[in-house]
Amino acid sequence: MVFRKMPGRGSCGRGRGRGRGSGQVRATPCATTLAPVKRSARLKKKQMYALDLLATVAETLSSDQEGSSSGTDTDGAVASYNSNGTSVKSEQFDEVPPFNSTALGQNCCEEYTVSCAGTCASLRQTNICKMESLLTQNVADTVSESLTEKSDVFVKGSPVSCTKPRRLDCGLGTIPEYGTIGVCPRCPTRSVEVKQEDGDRPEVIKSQVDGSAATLHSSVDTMDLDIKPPFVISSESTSGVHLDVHEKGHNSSPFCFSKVQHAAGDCRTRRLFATRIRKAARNKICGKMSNKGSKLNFRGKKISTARRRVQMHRTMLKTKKVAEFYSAQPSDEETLTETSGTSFSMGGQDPPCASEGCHVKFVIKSFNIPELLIEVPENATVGSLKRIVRDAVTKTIEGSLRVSVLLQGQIIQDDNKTLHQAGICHGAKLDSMGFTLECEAERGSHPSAIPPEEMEPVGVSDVKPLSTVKWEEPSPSCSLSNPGDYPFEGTVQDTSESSQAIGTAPTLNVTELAIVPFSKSKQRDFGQRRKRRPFSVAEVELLVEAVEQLGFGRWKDVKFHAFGSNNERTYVDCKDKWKNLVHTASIPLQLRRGQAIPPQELLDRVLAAQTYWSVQQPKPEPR
DNA sequence: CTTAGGG
DNA sequence: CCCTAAG
Repeated sequence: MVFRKMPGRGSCGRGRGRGRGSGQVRATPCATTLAPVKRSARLKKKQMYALDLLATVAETLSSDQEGSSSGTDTDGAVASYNSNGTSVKSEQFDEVPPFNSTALGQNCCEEYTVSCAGTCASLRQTNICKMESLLTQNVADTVSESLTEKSDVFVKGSPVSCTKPRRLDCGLGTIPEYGTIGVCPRCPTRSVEVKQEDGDRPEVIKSQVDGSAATLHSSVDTMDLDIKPPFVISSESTSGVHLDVHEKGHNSSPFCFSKVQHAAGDCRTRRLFATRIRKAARNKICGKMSNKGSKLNFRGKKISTARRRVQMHRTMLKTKKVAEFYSAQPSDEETLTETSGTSFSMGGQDPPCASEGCHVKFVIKSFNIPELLIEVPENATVGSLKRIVRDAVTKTIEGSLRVSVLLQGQIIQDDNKTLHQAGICHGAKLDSMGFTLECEAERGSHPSAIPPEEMEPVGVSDVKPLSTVKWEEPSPSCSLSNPGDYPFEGTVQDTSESSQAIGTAPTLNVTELAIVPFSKSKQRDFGQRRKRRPFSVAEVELLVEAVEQLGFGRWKDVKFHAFGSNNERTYVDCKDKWKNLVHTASIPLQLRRGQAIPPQELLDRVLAAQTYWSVQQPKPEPR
């Protein structure tokens, strides 16, 4: 699967996060990437759910179609377009590039695969190949080179123009590589964008041409949220860089996104390395970027307001935030200056308009969707997969999307207020403004949805809700009779209607989205916090017993002794629990909050064991 | 694998 | 209790 980055929005893959570089805000989106705020990797991962999952689907599906361009589907849902504007097959972005992978870095609108390396949700491989480190290194290098090359473009000359008049094949022919933003002209995708335009009807929501594609891209954007400046580019460039996607119709990237070519590698290998590659690449990029005087040659600039606001919003909206917006300059003609990249004050220009005549323009900067589980038979076409994904995403979004408007950290509750009354008006400082889009239908959209905690069969742990989309095969020739052929073997529950519909629906269809827990703890890979499951008294007892026998310190053994290997308790859990038990036991009864879940007798044993093993060999050798 | 420490 | 960095 390919995610053409939205270069105009400064996507830089995963090269963000811990970087130190302070970005040039204007028109150097990638260069801006790194702000000095440390972010939780967890958060990052969360933002990639949709992306990863979709990638996984594509990867699974196309694993045996690799190397062949489908060339048939141009609906653009997940389609990518090569430099000639022709449709190419979806590529999984957890592709492992070959060892001799080359960062082309020359072609606009090319796939940017490596940094999007996704973890296969059905990762089956557990053995580690020796090549891994080499490969990882290679990939990381490649990504870095790509970025470096890009940086070569945008650090030269003006922020927009490139001193190297390279030409880019961008769909509708060659275009000077500078002065363009956004998507490939041929690509029927747009970023999710909501704006109010001057002169237009207010609240005209211009949705993307292709919902899912937009979502995908937006997901990508989300990943890069922090590293990007607002989508504001100086229009000094004669090339007519313009903020407004819709006005221009076509936008292409001011930057050249590199494609890391991949050989028809072993799918298993890809899956195997996906996670590590991604991680390594990210780390490597971050590392490189974060250094002073890095290759990317960042120009020092303070963290943008956009980023600060984003951070604030992240803090405010820890969960379920699926979209962020930012406000943009209201005037279309207005040259977006550098300061406009750092300030989001609305309508800074003159006539302080009356509330009636003024419009405020908003642009969704990023968008994320809940994770989707999609089942598609292997003999489905890539095109149909794209449609499935598109429909699923669209449906998910359409399902029940709750939009909240935030201003200075407060959700504006009163829907009847005018924007002006709410303080959102032309000329107002809207730095602290934000939006959230939440999918309300994550649960309960399907009556038969089973909460994960309620379906925890033996051996299945860490289930999590997922929206599930299942393929409905138009022709009976499909091997649907063999569930094992499904790419997602982790699905533990079929939605009944999905199953029944198989083979009966004459057309490709997306079944009702269902919430289906994912089995196997490995499925919880993408940063989803595992469900809190307090230790029961019985478990505490087991733990105490184990520690009494083994002592503390050998938590792996303790864990195994107490809970066996098939329990979701980890030795870290045990360690933590023990720590807490000791602490609990050591404080006076009066200070213990609530009822001491572990009875005092147990706590006494805890203390006894603690003291015993403290005196004893702190960490006794295993026999 | 283990620990420490933040969330 | 969860998660992750660090050793």
